[in-house]
Amino acid sequence: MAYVSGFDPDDGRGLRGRARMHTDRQGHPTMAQAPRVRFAPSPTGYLHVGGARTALFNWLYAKQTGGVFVLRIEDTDRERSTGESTATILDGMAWLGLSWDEGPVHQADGLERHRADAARMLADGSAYRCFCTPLVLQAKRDAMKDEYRYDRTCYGVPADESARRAAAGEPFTVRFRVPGGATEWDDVVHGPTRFANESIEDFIVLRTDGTPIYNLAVVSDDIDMRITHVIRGDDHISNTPKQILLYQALGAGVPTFAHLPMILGPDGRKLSKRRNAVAVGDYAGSGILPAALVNFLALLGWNPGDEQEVMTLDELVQRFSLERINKKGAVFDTGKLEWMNGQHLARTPSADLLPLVAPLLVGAGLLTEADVDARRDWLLWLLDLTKVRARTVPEIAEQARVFLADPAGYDPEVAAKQWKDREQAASVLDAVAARLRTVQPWEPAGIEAGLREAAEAAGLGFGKVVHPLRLALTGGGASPGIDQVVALLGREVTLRRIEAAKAWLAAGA
RNA sequence: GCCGCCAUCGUCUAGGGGUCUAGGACGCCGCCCUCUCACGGCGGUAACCGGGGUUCGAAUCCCCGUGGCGGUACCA
Repeated sequence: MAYVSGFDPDDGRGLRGRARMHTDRQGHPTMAQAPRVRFAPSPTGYLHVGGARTALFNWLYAKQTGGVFVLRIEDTDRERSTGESTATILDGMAWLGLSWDEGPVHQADGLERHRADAARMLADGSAYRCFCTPLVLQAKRDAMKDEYRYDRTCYGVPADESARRAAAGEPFTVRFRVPGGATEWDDVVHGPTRFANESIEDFIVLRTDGTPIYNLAVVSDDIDMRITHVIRGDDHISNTPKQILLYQALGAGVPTFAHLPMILGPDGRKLSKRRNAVAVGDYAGSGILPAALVNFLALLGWNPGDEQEVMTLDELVQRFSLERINKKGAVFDTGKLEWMNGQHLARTPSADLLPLVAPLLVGAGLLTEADVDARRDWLLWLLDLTKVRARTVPEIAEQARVFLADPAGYDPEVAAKQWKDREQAASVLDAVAARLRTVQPWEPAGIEAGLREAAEAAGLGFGKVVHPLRLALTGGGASPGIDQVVALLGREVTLRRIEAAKAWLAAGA
């Protein structure tokens, strides 16, 4: 074991501050190793986008460095934790493509270790039993108002008395005895950060019922899992000094901390379930691609340093760096997310999109399960045309509708313009139909050529033919190129729809 | 209240003392491409929170103020 030059094992300063040097539980320095990071959600709801972004950054860092990504479920609050919620979170992770290397481990399973750690601190004096009841504490709080901080009454209880009372069955919590001085660390995103210890009260680490409080559980687990980098939301900044104190009391090396900026709602306030769509599942359900959400989330608080914005997961892994994370909270802009999704949609192979779109089409009664297989190539072609014009998966399905079912009617505004002169419109459609009956082979180029010939023969500009035809075929004024539409629809359907349009025009409705 | 974090176009952001008359992206508005829509291309709109310093020079460094956010639990 070679010490880093300049590191004096007898000089405690060497372990303070940046805490780059890791030690095992016995305090022996260990060689620099592959990073171990973790995502530690509490299972009290679903996976929200803030958590997803935290998970993503941890995952990206692990992937990029060849490190290990551990998933830990923080279920020490047994009242609020549910298995259902855990399942939802796991689903969300899987959907995003964020696989974990270890876990999920349940924090509640570490109960014995948490207690043992508290006992160790009790034994060596870095913690003490507190016999103050909630009632007493509340009274003190009320009396001192904003000035309140635990007054260390029970720190004054002699060790033998403390042990005697505990043995006699008197309920107690375990409080950490906060030392004097200051606690600091060099945050990867915030830089040097320092808290005066006197601003921290002697916080409880073990409840009356012997279960650990968050800060103890986290530190105990992170030590146990040999976590090297704690990457989490910056709402944890003020927990960090407490946790560092715990690491030190437990004789463990302090990991590197990186605190990520919060994700805010459009009102600039913290994202809220009440006001905003925050569950990852909401986005899955509304036709957002995981790749797009991941890409978008990655750009909230981080950027690659150049102007590329649309990136695949692999590219993100390649380019990610903790150093380029910024400090300012970021507003979650759904408009940009949708744009991002459109970009990813357009780049996704249609074969990959089909499984997402087909169920919507089947669900709408436009297709049978059997059709999905039988007309696969045709459907892929359809997706090629629609995916570049859509921003969400349901939008693709919407646009596909008119290729699977005859138009339910004709857009009045478009009709007023393109079929203004009904007689002429009918005759144009007639000419087009006549020409299309003989086009051979039935493919876009030949079809377009045919339409141009028809237009020329009628002495009309191409547009004068295309627009009335588009309306007849799709019922509206916007669609993929007419050559594609006609080709995709097929001769039979095209001619049928033209006849239907002519009938509508003749009816003079 | 106390402790801490943060502060560039409406939004995401670039920017590490001069190259900033502040760059890119979303949105919006024009134009081009064109059979429409979308894509794409081109152009426009729009920002350094305020005040003091430091400096020959500050978006960049320091201080104060203001604002936003987080913590201050036998929640996580």
